Amino acid sequence: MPRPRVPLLSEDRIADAAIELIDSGDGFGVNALARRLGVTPSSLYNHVDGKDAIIEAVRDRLTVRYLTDPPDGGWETVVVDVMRAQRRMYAAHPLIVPLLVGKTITSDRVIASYDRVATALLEAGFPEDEVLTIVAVLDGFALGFGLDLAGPEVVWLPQRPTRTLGRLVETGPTGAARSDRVFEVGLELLMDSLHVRLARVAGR
Amino acid sequence: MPRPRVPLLSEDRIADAAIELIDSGDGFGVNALARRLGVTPSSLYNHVDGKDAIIEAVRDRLTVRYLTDPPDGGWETVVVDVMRAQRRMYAAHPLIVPLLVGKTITSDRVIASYDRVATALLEAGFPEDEVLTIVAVLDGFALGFGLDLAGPEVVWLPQRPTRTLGRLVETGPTGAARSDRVFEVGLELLMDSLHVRLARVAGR
DNA sequence: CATAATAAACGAACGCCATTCATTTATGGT
DNA sequence: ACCATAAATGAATGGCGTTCGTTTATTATG
Repeated sequence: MPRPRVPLLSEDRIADAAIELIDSGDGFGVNALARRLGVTPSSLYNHVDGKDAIIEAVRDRLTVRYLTDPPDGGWETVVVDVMRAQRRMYAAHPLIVPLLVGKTITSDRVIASYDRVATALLEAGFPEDEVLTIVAVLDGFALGFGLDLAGPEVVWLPQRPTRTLGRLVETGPTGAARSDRVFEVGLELLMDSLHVRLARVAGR
Repeated sequence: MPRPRVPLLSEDRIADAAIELIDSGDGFGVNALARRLGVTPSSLYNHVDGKDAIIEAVRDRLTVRYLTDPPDGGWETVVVDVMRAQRRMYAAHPLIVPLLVGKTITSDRVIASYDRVATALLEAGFPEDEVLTIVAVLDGFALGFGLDLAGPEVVWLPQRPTRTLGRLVETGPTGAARSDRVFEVGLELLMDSLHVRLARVAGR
């Protein structure tokens, strides 16, 4: 096929198709993505830098989709707002989470959302050399609980009888709603501890 | 090479070499592992079921190495003990963490350690249909913060100027000690919330 | 309007990966 | 002495992400 009159591909179209492919549960791959777009794999490289760049584009696209406008209010509002947005995103597209693990974040708009949090924390009075750590912790928290949503159907597969776990695994549901509730609890706890930490620092 | 007088391989030897390979930072793969063992890749399949099984063997080996004997004391001691053991393991072998993400746990001894926690929670009075969720949350917490240790050198790579984040990334250290401290804080918070939750359930 | 430059598709090929299978050979048991 | 088995090998497979040269339509330039 020669160059088409109107381009078949664009970075956005690729990212959107990638999100669909990931959500479909058939596994993410460049070749499968190209097939889904009705195009050969090599064509993608005219628009995008490779697999990792596609994943980063997906991160960007989804972040924009789920991130709300900067809210009024104190640093707590900012932090909680970003955390909830991230949570909603992970909950709606759980299979994306494992793909994001360990990948450097470069997307400007995603960076901006972290920057928003970092700035809020800094202006709130958290010490300069602690802010980044706190941001990392918040991120680790979100990612860890996001992975809980993305986990395999069977997380524990006992080969021998157990005292408790085996029975619970068989009977227990894996409802996302329950997971959400505990996320909220965890977030509340984290925020409480940050308050304490800030009071201690600001107090001296 | 024919069958050797004394076997070159065994599941344990493979797992140990895998740990070395992972820790080396050169990336984990079956071929590289075989090379390190002075053997062809196909030879491994006489002892082990494949890549995932090797990772599971690594998980087993490391868990045994870092898990302490069941401590005396209440459920808090049990939970904290297992969490700290896991943390020590992840801290000593950070590059293993991404490999464990999303993989079903089958190793008996690893299952047993989760079973220990589940049983302790159940006997403490947590409702039957909540225990598994709590275990999952604890696991997610450990994994999320473990990934923090394994993350790339550069987590955030701003392409354009930022208000705060860029400067912090450039100046801030990524010390593991700091990460450990925050892990302890997070763990404490989690335990506190579990106390509250238990009191609420037991109270009515 | 002709021509040059660019953009966007393709197909072929590469190197790497995990895995399978038939084959060879040494070992241990009867 | 024989035979099933264990444990290595080498060759082959299919999938992966990626690169490169080629083709052709579109767009910009003189």
